[in-house]
Amino acid sequence: MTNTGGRKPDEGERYRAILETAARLICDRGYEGTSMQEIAAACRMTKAGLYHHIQNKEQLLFAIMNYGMDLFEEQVLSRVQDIANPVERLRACMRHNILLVTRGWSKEVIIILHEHATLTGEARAFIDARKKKYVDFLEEAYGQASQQGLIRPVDPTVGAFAFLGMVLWIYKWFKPDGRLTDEQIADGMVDMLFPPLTAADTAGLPGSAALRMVPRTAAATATGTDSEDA
Amino acid sequence: MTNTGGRKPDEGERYRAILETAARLICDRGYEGTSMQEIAAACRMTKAGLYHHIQNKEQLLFAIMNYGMDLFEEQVLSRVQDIANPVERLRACMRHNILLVTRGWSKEVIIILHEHATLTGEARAFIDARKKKYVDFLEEAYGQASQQGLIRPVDPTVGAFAFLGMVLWIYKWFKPDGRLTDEQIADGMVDMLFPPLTAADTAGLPGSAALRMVPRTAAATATGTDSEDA
DNA sequence: CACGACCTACCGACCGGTAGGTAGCAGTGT
DNA sequence: ACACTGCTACCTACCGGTCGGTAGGTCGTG
Repeated sequence: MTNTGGRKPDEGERYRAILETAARLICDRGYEGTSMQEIAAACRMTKAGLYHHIQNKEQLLFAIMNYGMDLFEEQVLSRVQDIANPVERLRACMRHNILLVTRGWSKEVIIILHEHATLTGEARAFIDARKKKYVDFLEEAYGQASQQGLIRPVDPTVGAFAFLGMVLWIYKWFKPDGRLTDEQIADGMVDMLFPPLTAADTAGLPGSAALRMVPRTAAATATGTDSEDA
Repeated sequence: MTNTGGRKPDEGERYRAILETAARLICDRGYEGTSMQEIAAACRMTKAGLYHHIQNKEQLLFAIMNYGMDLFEEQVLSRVQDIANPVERLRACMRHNILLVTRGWSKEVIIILHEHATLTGEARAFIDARKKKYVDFLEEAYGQASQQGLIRPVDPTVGAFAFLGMVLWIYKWFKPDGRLTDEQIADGMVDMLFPPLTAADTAGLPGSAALRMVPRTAAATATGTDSEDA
């Protein structure tokens, strides 16, 4: 969406094909473990031919990650950010994000998750800033949900990173031919973090809605953030 | 504990110092991004000197990971596995595991988390089997806790990997000088997944204990596992 | 004939790994 | 007392191969 790869805007399809091919390889073998030779060959080119399209290896990774962030924002964030109810927003967001990870459509997203410390300098800062926007989005939803008594109160930063951990860790263990489908995982995790309100809750029976709102024994005021990454 | 590095058992301290030095570097720069030259230099040796102690680069990584699993089992598993109450077991386990990740004592553990797909063949299978023991441990605790009505019922595999995701993802974002301490994070996450029983619960008031036990709308029977990794 | 797309051929540096030598030390036979 | 042996713990010097990257040429198309 944003086209932050730093290239001429209309070079278009061929360039994106290179990004996707490179992403496939880097996702399999890791960034350092993938040579430009291999990437070029997978693009049916020589190394010099590949370098006609890109500046260097690190900029290639940067472009892949930006492309991945574009895909994420298009397929997750943009589809849920207008949901008014903060808990429904979080539920939908979790579902979309889990499916983005489990279905292998975007190797670029997996690379963002795995190579979280590979980029350096400005490129690293730029990607981290795009990630932080997602963390901020989650923190705000958690803050609203806590405040409105829709979930058991939790520090928004802890909530956001707990959410992210559950969802994003999936890339490390999920196998599409396993016994659990991605929908089952999504259902289960949504239900763990955001259980539906029962009839008792909506009717306001004693000890029901209040149950999930019991203040923590201590440190309920911790609102700091160590965020930077996601 | 297990000494599975494949070396003579009494070589001892020097060898472990090499593992720790190598782990520090690999944790910082990644496995593929760290050269044997650099590792040797950090050990105040030449490369050939280093190769006197190890067989090759991959076996070095394997030994580091086994050492990390030893440390994990010693500092987490062994301290909680005898707790009778499954929820208390999970709570304590989560706390210990979070602190193992946040305090930088064992770079070996971080390497296990990050380089989850670097090893191949038998070495990979061996480490994966050690990880799977932990997943099994968590699944059993989740199964017991669900069955005894101590937590909202959840598929044990989903529960285990949700637990692991929250806990292990921390290595990607936690900074010790951030505004949240590791204890605050541990408290918050334990409270999210395993909220304490209230007085209302123990007294058996209507709509209280039952609240967290509402059966899921569907798919409550999914018990498969895609597990392999942690 | 200008230009983008791609090539061959090459660069210096570095990769993981090894052959073969040496310095120091414990044990031992005389 | 001392030479000799065997061993560990390293070293220097080097291997073939690959790394990221580039200079400069070719060729089809507008």
